[in-house]
Amino acid sequence: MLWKSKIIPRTFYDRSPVEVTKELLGTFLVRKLNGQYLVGKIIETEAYLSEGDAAAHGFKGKSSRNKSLYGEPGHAYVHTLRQYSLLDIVTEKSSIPSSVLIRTIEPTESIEKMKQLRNYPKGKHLADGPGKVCMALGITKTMDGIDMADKDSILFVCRKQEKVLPNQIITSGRIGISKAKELELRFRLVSKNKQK
DNA sequence: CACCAGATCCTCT
DNA sequence: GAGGATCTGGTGG
Repeated sequence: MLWKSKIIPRTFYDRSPVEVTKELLGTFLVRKLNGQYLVGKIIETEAYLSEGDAAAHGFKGKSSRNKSLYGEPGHAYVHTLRQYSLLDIVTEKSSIPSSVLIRTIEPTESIEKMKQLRNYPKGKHLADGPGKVCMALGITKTMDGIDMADKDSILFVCRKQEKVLPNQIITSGRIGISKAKELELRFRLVSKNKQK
């Protein structure tokens, strides 16, 4: 697969977080690790807004932890929760702290490598959580701030292979937060034959 | 400097 | 579905 030729450009991310969050469903997250491509289809995402969203990391302003959230769209915002890393992609223009959290991917390439990186004996639940996504792809906090819209990046997103229809997307409140639970900013892709 | 909350994960019932 | 493991930045004394 020629992943590099299908990379999603910065203009895609330079829009409202909700648009980007929905449209990322069905695209492919690609991690280049030691010359090997680890790939998974993005099937669950959450939006975090720059305004009126108490759960967003930019809600209380800039700090050393969230500084990359204020960078250019298409850059990675990798932060940690307890012992785990979580991956966001920055949206909107520079200095506006909004992003998309990648919650779940469906592994499609280099699955054995992902199992190894996960260090979890059972093969299931490989990348169905934001911390698991980062473990499966070897994403660490040292990658915070890298440009995911650059063709030479070790982490980027590629265009979808099939069109996603509106009725394939389930919307709900976000997971694992205590504030702003009422906002419907979680989006999940369901397969065509399992539409709800 | 101590405390504590937090966008989680895993192993049980 | 609940509880414990476990880490770091932000906040306040």
